[in-house]
Amino acid sequence: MPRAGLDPTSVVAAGAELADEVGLAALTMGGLAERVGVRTPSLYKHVAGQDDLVRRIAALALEESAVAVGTAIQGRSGRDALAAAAQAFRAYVLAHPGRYATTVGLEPAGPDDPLVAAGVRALAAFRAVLRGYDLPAADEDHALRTLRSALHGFATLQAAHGFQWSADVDESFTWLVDLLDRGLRGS
Amino acid sequence: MPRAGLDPTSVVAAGAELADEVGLAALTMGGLAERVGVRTPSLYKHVAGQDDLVRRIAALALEESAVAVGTAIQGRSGRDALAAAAQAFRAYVLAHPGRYATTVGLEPAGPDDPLVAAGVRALAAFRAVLRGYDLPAADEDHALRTLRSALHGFATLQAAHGFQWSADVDESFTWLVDLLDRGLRGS
DNA sequence: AGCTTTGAGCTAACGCTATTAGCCCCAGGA
DNA sequence: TCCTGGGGCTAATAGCGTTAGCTCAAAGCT
Repeated sequence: MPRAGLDPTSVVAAGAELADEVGLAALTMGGLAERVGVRTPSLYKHVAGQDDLVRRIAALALEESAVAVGTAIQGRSGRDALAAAAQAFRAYVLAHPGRYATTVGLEPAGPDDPLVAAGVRALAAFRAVLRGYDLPAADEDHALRTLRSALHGFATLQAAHGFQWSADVDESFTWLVDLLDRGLRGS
Repeated sequence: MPRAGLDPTSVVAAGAELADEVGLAALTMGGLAERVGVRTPSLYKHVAGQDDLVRRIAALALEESAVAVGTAIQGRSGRDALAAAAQAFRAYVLAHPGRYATTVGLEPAGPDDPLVAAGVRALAAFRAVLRGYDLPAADEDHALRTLRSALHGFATLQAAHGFQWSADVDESFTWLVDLLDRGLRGS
C-alpha cells in the first residue's frame, strides 16, 4: 500500500470540493475518503473529526470570500463598490454553496480560533464598502449587519432554490443592490 | 401496554417543539419517540420517516409565521405595517429556530404538496405589506424577494449567533427596517 | 549502506442513527 | 360477543462517525 501523500490542507480542500458538489448535508467521511483514495479511518490522521473538518472548510470559505470581495472592490467606491462587492459575494456563494453553508452557525472554539481571524477579514471587506458612504460612526455596525443580512439572505435563498416563481433572479438582485444603495445614501 | 393516543398532528407538533429546543440538526427519531412516550419504530405509523416529519414541520412553520405576520399588520399600512411585519417575523424565527430551519432548502414534492400552499400564504402576508408602498407592478416580485432576503438573512444570522460584536442587535434591526422603508419609498 | 524511528494507512470493532419486518393485543363496529 | 383494523412492540439490518491497535514505508541519522 503506497502512501497517498495527504496532509490537512489537501484533505480540507477535497472536503470543500465535495461539499460543493453534493451539499453540506451529504458530506460524509466515507465519501471524502473515497475521493482522496484512502480508507475512512485514515482521514483521522489529518483532521480531528467531522466537526473539525467542517470548521476548517468554514475558515477556508471565509478567507476565499473575503479575497473575492476585497479584489472586486479595488479601485471602486460608493455605489460601484457596493455593486461589485455584492456580485462577487453572491457569485462566490452560488459557485461554492457547500463551503459557504459551513460558515453559518458555528461558534468559535476559542479566542485564537482561525475562524475568528477569517471572519474578521470577511467583515473588513464589507466595511470597506461602507467607507464610500457618509455614515455616522455610530451607524457603521448597523449598516454592516444590514448589508450582511441582505446579501446573506439573498444568496442562501437562491442557493436553496428558494425563489420559485417567475421573475428574473439577476434582476431581483440588482434591484436589491439599488435599494441598499438608496438606503445607505439617504440615511 | 396502553395506547399512547398519537396521531400525525401531535407527532409533528412534538417534533416541532423538540427541534426548537435542541436544534434541527439534533432532532432525532429516538429523541422524539422518548418525548411522546413511545418506542422509535412506532413513530412510523404516523409519519413516513424523518424526511416526511421535517416537511410537515416546515409546513406548520410556514403556516404559523404567515399567521403571525398577517395578524401583526392588521389595521396598519406603509411603514407601520413594514415594521410590524418585520418584528413579528423575527420574533417568530427567534422563538422557533428549529421549526424555521426546516423551511429553508426543501423542494416541494409535487404540485399539491401542502408545502406550496403554506409557502404561498407566507408570501402573501409580505405581499400585503408592499401594497402600502407605491411600487410599479413590475417591481413587486423584486421587492418581495428583497424584503424576504433581508428579513430571512437577519433572523437566521441572529438565530445562529452570527452577530458577535458589541452593538445592540435590536437597534440594528430597526436600522435595517428603516433602510428598507426608505428604499421602498424612494424607488 | 544499514539502522532507527516516526507516522500514514490499514483492519476490526463499537455505538448511534434511521428504517423495515413481523408479531401482539387493545379498541370500536357488527 | 366476536372480529377486524391498526397502534404499539421486539428484533434485525444497513449506514454513519469514531477508536484501538497493528504494519510497514519513508525519512533521518550514523
